[in-house]
Formats: sequence, structure tokens, C-alpha cells
Amino acid sequence: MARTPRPGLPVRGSRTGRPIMALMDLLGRRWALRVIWELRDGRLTFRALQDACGGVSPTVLNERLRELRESGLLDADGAVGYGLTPLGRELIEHALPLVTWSARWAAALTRGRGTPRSSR
Amino acid sequence: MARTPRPGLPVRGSRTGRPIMALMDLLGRRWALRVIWELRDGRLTFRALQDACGGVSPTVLNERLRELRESGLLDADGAVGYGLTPLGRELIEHALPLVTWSARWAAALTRGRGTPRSSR
DNA sequence: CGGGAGTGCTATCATTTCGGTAGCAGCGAT
DNA sequence: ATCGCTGCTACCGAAATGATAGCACTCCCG
Repeated sequence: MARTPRPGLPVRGSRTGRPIMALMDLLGRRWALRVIWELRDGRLTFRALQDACGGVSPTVLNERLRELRESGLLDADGAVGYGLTPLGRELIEHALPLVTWSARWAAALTRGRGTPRSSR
Repeated sequence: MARTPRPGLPVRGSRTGRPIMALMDLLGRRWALRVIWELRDGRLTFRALQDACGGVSPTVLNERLRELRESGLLDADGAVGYGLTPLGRELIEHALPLVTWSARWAAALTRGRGTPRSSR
């Protein structure tokens, strides 16, 4: 089982320990960003979260939840399931520009069909 | 071999085709964000890029480069190697808040040792 | 008591992705 | 023609992920 990436320590693909590298490693793992995204409107139970993520396998979901909790982005409450911590909300705030931009990206890609710029 | 995620089409873990889902799938793959990040200061050759990413295997690097080119974020020039397209630069601009925030996250994590909030 | 339905979570195994090494083909300069 | 650089492919073992089944626990209702 993989270790939860932490700023200040080496992570997959980088030994510098720079926070952004740890963050990339953490959020780059499958379903990590998606889980956070699905919790943006409130708490969800394990199974509700699983459904929201299109039926992700419980193995991986549980592993991501553990990592994200260890990273201070999520918390768990036996009764109400999982939710974002204040830190997790901050992350979403700072990631929102990307959501907006993705629409521009989609438009550019759609318009750009037929002129696939140089590829050697 | 996996298909390059495109807005408007189903991607891994989501059939909605929403741009943000395609973007998450694309950038969530190993080394994708890192490759873009390493090109922030100018063009790099294949091997220079490989070194910058801490010796990523050429197999994966080549696959990421192909995906990112197909996504309009990177371009390739036989002489000067790989570089960001205007679209790729836009992505970096919109991702910069995350880089800044990652320092805050690191600080919060370091301070927070010893009070690991509820985990069931 | 005794289902039944909800909770979080584990076990198992196939599939996919990634990592690490070696090496090829092309090109320009020496 | 040999060197050094370029991008890139083949191969195979390791690691991550996907899919399914099912367990332990709690609460509630009869």
C-alpha cells in the first residue's frame, strides 16, 4: 500500500519535498479530486459517495478517503459520513478557476478540430 | 492503450462528458501535471523533460506527451522539443493559485501534528 | 427476540497502468 | 564512418486500480 504524500517528504516522481509536488501526488491519484468535488455541496456517506463517483470500487475509495483524511482535507463522522474540512474547502476555492477554464478548453478543442497543430 | 480523454465524451469514472471531468481524467494521469509544470519556463527536449521529471520512463512520458498534444496543451517541434501552447499557458495560469495554496496546506499540516481530527 | 436496512469496510482476484532497462532509426557535425 | 544527439519502441516485472462478494456493527420496527 502506498504512503500518503506529505509536504516536506519525497513523493512519487520528486524528491524535493516541495508542497506542490506532494499536492500533485495526492490529488493526482485516481478519484482523489473527484471525491473532493462530490463533497462540495455537503456531507455524503460512504455509499452515497461511491454512487456519486459512478460506482468506484470500495477498495480505492476507502484508500483515497484515508489519504485525504490524513491530509486534513476531509473528516469523517460516524453518523453523517464524510465531509470537507475548512482546509478542504480552501482547496476547492482555489481549484474553481480550473473548473471554469475547462469550459474554455473544451470550446477550443471543439473549434480546433481539423487543424491539429504540428506533431513533428 | 487508454484513449485520450475529451470533453463531451465519457471518461474514466464519469459518463457526463462535462469538461471538468475530462480535464480531471487527463491531468489525473501520472506525470501529466508535472510535465506541464516543467515546461513552464520554456521548451525542453524529450530527454531533458525526462530528466526534469526525475527519470520518468520514456514509455509513459511519450504517452503523456501524445495525450497532451492531442488535448491542445502541448506542441512538438522537431528541433526545439516540446513546449506549451497558448492553451497550455492558460492552464498554468489558472493552476497557479493551487501552487500558492499548497504552501498554506503544508503549513497547516505541519502545525496540525498531534491533533488528528476524528477518524471514526 | 429477530429480521431488515443502513452504516463503514475488507478480501479476493482480474485488469490496467506504470516503472526500468535496452535498444533502434534518423539526422547533423566532425 | 563514427560520434552524439534527437524522438521513440519493445519488453517485462511491479504497482495501482476495477469489480464482486461479503463481513461486522448499529439502529429500528415488529
